[in-house]
Amino acid sequence: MVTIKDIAKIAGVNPSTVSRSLNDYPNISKKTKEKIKKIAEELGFEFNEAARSLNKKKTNTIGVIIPQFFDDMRGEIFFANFLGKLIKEAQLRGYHVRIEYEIEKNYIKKMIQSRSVDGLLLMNPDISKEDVEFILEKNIPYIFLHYLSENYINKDINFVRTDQQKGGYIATKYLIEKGYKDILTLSGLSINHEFIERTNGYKKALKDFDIKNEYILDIDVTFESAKKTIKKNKPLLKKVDAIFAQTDLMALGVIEALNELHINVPKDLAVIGFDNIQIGTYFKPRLTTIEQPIDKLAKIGIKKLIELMEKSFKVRKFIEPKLIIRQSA
Amino acid sequence: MVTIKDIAKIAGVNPSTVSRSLNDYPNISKKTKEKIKKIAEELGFEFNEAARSLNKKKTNTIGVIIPQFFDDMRGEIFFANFLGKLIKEAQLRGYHVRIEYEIEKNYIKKMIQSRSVDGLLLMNPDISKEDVEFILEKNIPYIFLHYLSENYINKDINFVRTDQQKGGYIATKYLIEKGYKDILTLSGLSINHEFIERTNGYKKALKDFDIKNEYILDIDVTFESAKKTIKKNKPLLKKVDAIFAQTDLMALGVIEALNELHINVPKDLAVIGFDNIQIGTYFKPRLTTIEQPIDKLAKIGIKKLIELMEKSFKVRKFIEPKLIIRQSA
DNA sequence: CTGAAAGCGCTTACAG
DNA sequence: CTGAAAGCGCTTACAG
Repeated sequence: MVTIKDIAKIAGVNPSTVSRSLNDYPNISKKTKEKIKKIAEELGFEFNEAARSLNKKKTNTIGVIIPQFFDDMRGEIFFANFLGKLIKEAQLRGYHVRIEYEIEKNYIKKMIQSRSVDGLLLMNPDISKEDVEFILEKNIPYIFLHYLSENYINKDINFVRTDQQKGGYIATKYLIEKGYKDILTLSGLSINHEFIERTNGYKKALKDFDIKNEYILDIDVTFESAKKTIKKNKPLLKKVDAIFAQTDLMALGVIEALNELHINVPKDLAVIGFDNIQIGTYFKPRLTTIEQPIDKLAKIGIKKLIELMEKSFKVRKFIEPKLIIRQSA
Repeated sequence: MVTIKDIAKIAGVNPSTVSRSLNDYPNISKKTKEKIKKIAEELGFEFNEAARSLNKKKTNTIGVIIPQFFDDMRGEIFFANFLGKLIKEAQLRGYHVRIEYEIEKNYIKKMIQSRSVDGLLLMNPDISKEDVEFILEKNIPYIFLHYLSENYINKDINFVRTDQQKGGYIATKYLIEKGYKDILTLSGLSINHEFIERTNGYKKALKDFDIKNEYILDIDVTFESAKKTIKKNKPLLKKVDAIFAQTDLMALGVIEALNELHINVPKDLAVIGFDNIQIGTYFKPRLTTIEQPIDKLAKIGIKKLIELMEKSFKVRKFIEPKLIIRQSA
């Protein structure tokens, strides 16, 4: 592989001059600069990244910690696009992205100690307290992206995430304004803090519109669980005129159950989901839902982290979810 | 950050001894080795990756080139899981994965010249000829994973991919053995070579079972396009008793069209897809389909590449697709 | 504007 | 079994 030294030899200058030329330092004569650039071009020279990192103590790499479940069905749909956007956004800004699971204890610590990343995007709700403390102590630039462990909700922690409460609010408000008065919400309160927030949004909307009847079911946030719940609760269905399922997959389960019970959506019962996953586009009736703005999350996450790496400050940023109206409600 | 030198000072030995101890070289006394390891442990020492890479000319990083369209809807579903598996598999083997788009011309060349990866997993069908030649010339370990550009189908090129023809064969054979005789296949012959292969499998099955009637439609491989095609071709539907849609998304489009035409699946017309995407699990009727064994592709892709990086040889590996029987056929 | 030297944090051939 | 030295390929403070 060609090095700076090779170029220096050919150009008859010192390696430091080559370095300065190729890095566009100001006080190098135009002539030598051009000569050197031309030689570099011809030889297909690229800086050796390891050498640069070692010297500059900067890797131009962002570590992204993803949750274990990305591997199996649960997270798949939502994450796919997300990672794609992260990678592209980082690349456009001249950074690489190192996506990894925390496969063993202290993995994050090791990433930091081995200087393999300049900053961290934490996309796992289950980062250990120890790891977080280590990150803070070592003053490593980091952002909790999309997820934020419950333990840190009210702490002084950097994050970029969807305003879940707002999402719950928007969904519920939309139903109320369409005239629905008895709205059941299917949540997963015990699973993750974001469901508590969505439910808070639901409650707030009811309150703002002076609706007293609250129907909250705390279940597993899966297609099957939602389907089963609906099929088992026929009496409840009589009282209710709309359902806010707090994930799209649950909404699809609800719709399938209602179909099987010959309850028409949206005529007899409206259904709204949350996430705007692609499936919702193909399922009939097309799913009305709340979109988590993956695009913005990725873009702002990367942008803020890079800013943090350049100069440090706090970042506490909520991204607004968006209502997508289709057929189901 | 703590370095080998720090440890050496504390232990009262030469840095080279520290290096050898921590790397478990054989001829170091047990006593010093243990002493040094203990100090390293206490200080939370990790090797500086850049320094190691520079010295060893090895980054422990696998470059993964993904297609542009991963960013938008098309590839999303299939790829999600795939990347997750790749990352995990690589990590388990002590490698990192650098996932990148080829955002500019010569990007792959640059990755190579800057020594940022030890090997390449090419998951983009559109890698330029120039890039491929460069990879071959520089003797960089590489594998075409999942995709293989048409230009290289019969060339001496490393790949790990699904046996698409076999997939087409299995799907068609399944239908034939269930008693269907007039099988329409929806393909995308002009889009990608894999559709030609699937169609070849279809033809081969027909031939093996002595069926003369071939129905092949070459369309866009999307939900909408498949749906439209079915709705427009009512006469054809009269002649046909089963449909082999060469992607699941197309199969779902077909089913929706048939529903709207009040044609029951599978009673009036059987439908089989290809890919085994998650949606098929939720759509009614649950989709019978051919699975692309993502798991195996990822596992074998990583494994073979690592082997290639250690000692070079050829890899030409087909992975067998798998029939998933559900309700639609 | 350019050169010579030291250094980033490791590894390893050589010597003892 | 261990040390001293050179080197991986860059960058940059210092000097002129």
